[in-house]
Amino acid sequence: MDAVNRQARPTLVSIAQELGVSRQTVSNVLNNPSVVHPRTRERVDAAIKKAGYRPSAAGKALRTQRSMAIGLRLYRAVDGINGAVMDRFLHSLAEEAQRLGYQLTLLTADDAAGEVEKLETLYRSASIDLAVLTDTGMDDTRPARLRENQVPFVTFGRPWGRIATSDHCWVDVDGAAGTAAAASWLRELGHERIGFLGWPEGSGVGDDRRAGWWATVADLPGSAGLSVAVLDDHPSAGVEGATQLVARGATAIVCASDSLALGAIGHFRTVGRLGEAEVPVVGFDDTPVARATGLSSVHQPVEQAAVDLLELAFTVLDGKTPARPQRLLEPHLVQRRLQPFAR
Amino acid sequence: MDAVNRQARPTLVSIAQELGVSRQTVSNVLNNPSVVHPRTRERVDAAIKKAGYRPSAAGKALRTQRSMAIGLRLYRAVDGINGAVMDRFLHSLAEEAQRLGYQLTLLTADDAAGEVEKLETLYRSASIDLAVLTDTGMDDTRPARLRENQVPFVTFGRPWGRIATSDHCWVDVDGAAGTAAAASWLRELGHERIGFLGWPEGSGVGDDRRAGWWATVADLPGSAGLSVAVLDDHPSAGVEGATQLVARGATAIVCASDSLALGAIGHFRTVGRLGEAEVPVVGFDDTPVARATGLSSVHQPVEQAAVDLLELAFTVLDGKTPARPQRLLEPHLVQRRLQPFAR
DNA sequence: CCGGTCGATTTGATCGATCAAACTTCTCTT
DNA sequence: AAGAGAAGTTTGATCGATCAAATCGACCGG
Repeated sequence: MDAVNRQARPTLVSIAQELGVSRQTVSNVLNNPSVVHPRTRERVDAAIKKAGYRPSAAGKALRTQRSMAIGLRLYRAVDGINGAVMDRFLHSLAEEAQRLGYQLTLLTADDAAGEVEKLETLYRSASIDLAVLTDTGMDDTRPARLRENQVPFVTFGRPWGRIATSDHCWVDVDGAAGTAAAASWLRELGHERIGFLGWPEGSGVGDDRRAGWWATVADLPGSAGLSVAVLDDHPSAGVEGATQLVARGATAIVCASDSLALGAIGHFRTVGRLGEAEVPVVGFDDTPVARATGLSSVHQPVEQAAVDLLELAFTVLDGKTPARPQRLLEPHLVQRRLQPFAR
Repeated sequence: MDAVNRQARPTLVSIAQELGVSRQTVSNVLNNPSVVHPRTRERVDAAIKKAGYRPSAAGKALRTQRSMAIGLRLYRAVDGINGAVMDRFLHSLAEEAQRLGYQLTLLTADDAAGEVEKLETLYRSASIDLAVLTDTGMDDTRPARLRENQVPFVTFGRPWGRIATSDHCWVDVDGAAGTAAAASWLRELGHERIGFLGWPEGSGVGDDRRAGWWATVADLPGSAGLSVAVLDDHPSAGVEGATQLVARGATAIVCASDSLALGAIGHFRTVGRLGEAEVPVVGFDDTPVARATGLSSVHQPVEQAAVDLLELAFTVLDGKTPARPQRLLEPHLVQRRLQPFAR
């Protein structure tokens, strides 16, 4: 409650005066220590430590024309289950940015247009050096708009659809490889009628995941009929879908998400096959719920994605050309045993 | 991939020269329009718009000694279900900060000490004007440490435990009022043996929620024996707890979280009472899962919390004393009907 | 003994904004 | 017609850092 008495902050000059050296020497101790005489350096270091001095971000930003901040839109939480992956990504990105000396600045927007507009404003006011886009959808116009406005950006997620020729930097997880791994595993377990439970065609991510399944089961007779699409990414939709797949003779199911997979498992519980499900189900995203339930699931390496994304970004910001400006990361399958009853 | 050619950004001076006026006039148009002659103002406004000029955040921050940013620690996502409330709060805070012209800057830390240290560094480097703490635990030392270091802060969550006398600004949700509302509702429905499913004593939030239930059922005979504590905030623990409560004769259950409530519902499903649960269960937090499942739950007004918190914060930063520096917000009970099968 | 090189440090200019005070006009009063 | 006052605009100084160039000594070879 005390009215915050903003005490005089130490500055380069105040530290310098205290020691009888020049401000540039203090600056050099911090940014270019090798040019400073060791004896001087020690004295300065001690004074800096004692005063708890930190260079002013504003002063630095003004001079260097770098804000050392990254802008990212925070999406409204829609679903406690699938928000989990974005949550992990957000955390990883914040962590990695911090490691590199950058700040992560959040923004909110109602739609893509609002997001682009706010990112542009932030960039023009030199509040951020870079934008990170996530949830790249089919025919996403954000990259083109940001490029027009000269806002540097990278995306987590590749461009889907017609404009897929865009050559900006991105990092994505190979969803097809994930579902392929899932389907392969089920084949190894001896299954020959492996179903896929996903969403209608038209979403980049969904189609990708279906493609991985298909590539793995195409040679098994009757596979074509074992793909079911439901509208919602929700357990209740998963129940429906699983019911259909089983009716068509599926003996194992690969799902496009953990939500759907949880519903599918629920289905088998309802029809009386509790515990060891006779129809194995594999989910996608390896959410905490999957972990708790004992659901096998495809795990996305989002930590790595964050690291790669920022590496790419800063290479470009430095004016260099990155070796591989687009990167597909390999997910891995986590094999689990279902818990007798969890959630 | 194009090496970002950072084009010359328009500045106050560049706009001013273009129009043949002084920089201060342009500045006044933005910050103090009333002193500028309407004719001039229009010309300047047009030029600003045409050039897409935005004042440099760094320049402004350097001069005004305000970064217009707020620091907040992003916790590692532990649980897809209960992260939901923090997720909503994060979004609300980002939105409200943005509305007030502030940025939300994220930081990550391994523990409370790391959090305090990073917040202090950010504050000393004038990267943030204010820190927001969440998840205030029992005997939380962060407020004291920040105060020592002169870092202005507010907390979402009241101080629990011995140091509860701290007089910093906080906003919290009255958990006891929530569980009291839940228990009252169950009484109105005619129940006389209402159980409580929560966590062991010692967590501020948990004890608070139990207290609300107790205040409402204390006069009902046998209530004292109808409180069960489980260790994990997880559905599987909820199953166990519900089993015990029912064995002790509970005919309705108030839970400390949606996770536990979901487990409790699962219990009744397992024992054969599908659909309309004969033992009504009320959860806490009104997570997306509760909404989807049809679980009644206590809803926390986190949007309001974010608004109040920032209002308090900026009152203090302006050197004024807020009217009510500590605020308890009232949650409300959302009454729902269970879905036949969801998740 | 002098010019040259290197190491260490200092000085001047600059980034882009705002505050405070000074300066011009113009109007209105007496 | 001179002076006060208000309205509108401009100028100088400043926030705190970094870059680029200048300075200062010490050391060295010729």
